[in-house]
Amino acid sequence: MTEMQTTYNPKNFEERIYAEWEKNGYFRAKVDPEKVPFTVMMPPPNITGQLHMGHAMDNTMQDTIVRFKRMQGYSVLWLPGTDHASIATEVKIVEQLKKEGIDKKELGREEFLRRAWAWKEKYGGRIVEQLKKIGSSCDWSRLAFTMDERCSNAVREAFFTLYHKGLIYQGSRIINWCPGCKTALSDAEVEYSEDAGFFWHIKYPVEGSEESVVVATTRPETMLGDTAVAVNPSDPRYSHLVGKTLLLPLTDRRIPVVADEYVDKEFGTGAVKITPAHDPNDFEVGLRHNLEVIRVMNDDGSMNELAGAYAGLDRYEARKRIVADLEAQGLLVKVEPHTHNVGHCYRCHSTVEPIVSKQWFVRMAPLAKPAIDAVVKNKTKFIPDRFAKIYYNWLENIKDWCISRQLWWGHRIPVWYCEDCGEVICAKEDPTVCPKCGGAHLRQDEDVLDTWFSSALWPFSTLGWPEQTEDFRHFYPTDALVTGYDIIPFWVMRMMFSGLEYTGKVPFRDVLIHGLVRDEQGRKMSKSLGNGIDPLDVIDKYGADSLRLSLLTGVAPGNDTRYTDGKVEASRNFINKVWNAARFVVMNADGAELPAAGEVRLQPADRWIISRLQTCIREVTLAMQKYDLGIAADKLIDFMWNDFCDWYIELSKPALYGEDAEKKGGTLRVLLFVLDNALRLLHPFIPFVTEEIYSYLPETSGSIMTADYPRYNTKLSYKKEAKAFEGVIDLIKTVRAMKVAVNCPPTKKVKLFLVTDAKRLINLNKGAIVRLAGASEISFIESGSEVGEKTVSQVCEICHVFIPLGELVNIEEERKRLEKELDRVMGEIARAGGKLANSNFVSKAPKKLVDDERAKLEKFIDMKKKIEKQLEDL
RNA sequence: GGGGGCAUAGCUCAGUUGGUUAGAGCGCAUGCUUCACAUGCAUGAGGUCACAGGUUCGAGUCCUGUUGUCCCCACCA
Repeated sequence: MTEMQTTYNPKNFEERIYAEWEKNGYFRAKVDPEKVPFTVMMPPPNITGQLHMGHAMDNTMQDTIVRFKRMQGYSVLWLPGTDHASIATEVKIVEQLKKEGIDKKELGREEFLRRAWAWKEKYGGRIVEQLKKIGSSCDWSRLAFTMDERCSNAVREAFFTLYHKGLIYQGSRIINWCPGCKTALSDAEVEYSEDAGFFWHIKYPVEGSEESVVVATTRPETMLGDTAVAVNPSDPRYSHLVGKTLLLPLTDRRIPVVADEYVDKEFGTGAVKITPAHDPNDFEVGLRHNLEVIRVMNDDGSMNELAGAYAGLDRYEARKRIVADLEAQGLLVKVEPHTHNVGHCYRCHSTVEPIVSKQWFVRMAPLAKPAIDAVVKNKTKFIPDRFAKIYYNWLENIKDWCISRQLWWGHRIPVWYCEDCGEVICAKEDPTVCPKCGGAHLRQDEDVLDTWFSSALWPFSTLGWPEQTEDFRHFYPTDALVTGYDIIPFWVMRMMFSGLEYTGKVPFRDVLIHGLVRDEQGRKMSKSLGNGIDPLDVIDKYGADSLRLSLLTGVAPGNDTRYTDGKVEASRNFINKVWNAARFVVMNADGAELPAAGEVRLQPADRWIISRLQTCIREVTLAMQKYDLGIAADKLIDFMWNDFCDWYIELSKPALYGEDAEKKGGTLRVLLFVLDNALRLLHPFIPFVTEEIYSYLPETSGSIMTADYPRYNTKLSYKKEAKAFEGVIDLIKTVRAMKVAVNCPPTKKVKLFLVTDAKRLINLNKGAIVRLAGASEISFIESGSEVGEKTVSQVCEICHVFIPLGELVNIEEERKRLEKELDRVMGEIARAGGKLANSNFVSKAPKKLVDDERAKLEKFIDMKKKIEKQLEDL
């Protein structure tokens, strides 16, 4: 076996280890009826891009959970995959084509799709490689893609089912239209931002009168589609005009004045132009008053033939011309600057136009209800649970879901129209003839489905549903979904109602929500800001384990976190510490004779570290079960660094370097035992380095991935002994602090004189005290005066320490130190005394608390006496 | 307009169901090249837990209000 290097260097082993894991099939899930399944579906990254920090965190969390469960003996399935990301990918490919000077339409649907699949091969594959780099232990043999055969079957089945239940319908409604992508968008796909604009006040003359009504609008070009002006029914300014007719400027149309509660008297002029084809509110008003719907815009955002003289102009050019023409005719009353919320496409950022259009919709009300109930009844739990409120908020206010997209890349809508008899056919298998008239002239709907329609089926489509496959029966419903709060409305919610609707079960039991990874200044990482940090660069510099750990420490579920190099460095330093601790143990164990585990006579320090280990196992396991990964990591780091490295390894040195072979063997046995357990506890967080170190340990074989997760063992908790040993640690710390206080170099050995009842405990640990406190000898005395020279002294838990320091003693500094200590102790006495003087505390608080408080008070009173005596002696 | 988050050390953040003297990392100060590790060791300074009330024997933690700040949704044409 090669020797371990002095510093941790992840480049030496991360790649090799991942390949070994994969080769040995450790990631592959097995349907094992003997075992309890634990299933996690990876949120499929879009094939448009590459892994960013958010993916790194999301997948690290999943991997950590999944490795933990695997070691605990569950039959684990972590199923990976990628998303075709209909609109996002199509935008990318159109961009690419544009660079080549090719128009999508000219290329044709078939050739376009060929290119899209090529794109998928290239970028989908790259994402897989990136996921491997961070150590993801997912089952690549079950890798899924939202447009593969499995998922496509599921999409057909789902659409078919909803269609025949009447939950999918086609209708002409106001939808969000993206003139850039030339497709409809769902409400969730529109992002709003405060944009500067203008408020144009326009005069509409009243027919047969000198009077006119002034309306205010932010989008004058839509006036060509106006079919009414609305006023509030209780507005005295306009009541005489209700029912009258207005002459719509720039057109030869006449439109009525209608009264509608929707109009806010206080806002604008109190009169609103109504354009049912281009505004959702106006559409509603139009329905109430039976208004005509006149659409004046084309799909590309230009004006259509109904825009008269403005036909063919782009919407913004038309706006300019219309405003100019109104002004020329004296109909423009005024123009005010006005900032308002404008919707933008979440993919191409074009300004979205509300347009009336014929689209496919999912009726949401009947689906939302069970999805709400399932969370209310705790069948699915959000972690942290405040996200349940956000989920309710969405579902309770949900509108029908527009699922058709005028795109090519995606699941084509499984609906055909018979050109002979007009029949509409929704089928699972592509029909060849019309089932009604037998005609063969069938035309499939041109549109594809919203990309989230297939994502919504992810937890079961990937397992083969609607087939009752072995995987589906064993692994569904899944156990945990790990994802960011930003996609609750897009995805989590839709998986919930889909799972309930199609499988009758919630798709997952727990939803672990995490926040965003932000940059050092707390800003969102984004392409436009150029502040994104590539996880692969970080891995290259520090290793995957360091990145993983840095993304999980100090993070609470659901909270955003900032990425800083400092955090990664801190993690790297910790891992280096683990590396060197292991190196120390391995070097000492090399060639040494180890006693059988049962034959070791444990020393007090051994019992202490084993006890600490048990506490650590218990706390870490509990935290892991609650998905408190940050807490689990903190506890592990604390145990490993402070308890194991700083204390136990130092405590072990007298035995290791001493003459007593039995003690030495026993100590080595304990070192190995604790290290082995610690590595297994750490493995889910830092899988590579723990695997590498594991291979150096004597007596281990195979992969740490297949080792058991440590279990808390009451028999090894040694509570009493551990507590007693804490007294020894306290003594060592006290001596160190005393030396520092009087400027005595830590390397200078001092004589210790102790007044104590714990002689046995101290004698048992003499070697450790001598070494760690820097003592030359230890003597027991009955009182400080026995030392016979000037001393500094200090009371600690198990004794009263006197150190003769001769010339080194600075009386003034020592007095200051003692006075400060006295202050502190007096404060404690006041606090504890006050508490105990409160009869309510004594009678109502738990007895143990009261007893503890009494004991403390006594201890502090004793300390106070001793300090006062010392001050006198000075 | 509706909903939610956050406010704790100089900075970034933890703080489980209310219960010792409120923690960590980084930074800072002082001292250490002791044979695992300077990516280290030891010791230390640094906090009216935003503010005001309330519940409780006891509040960083629960309740109400205030201020500041961030996010999501809706949206006045």
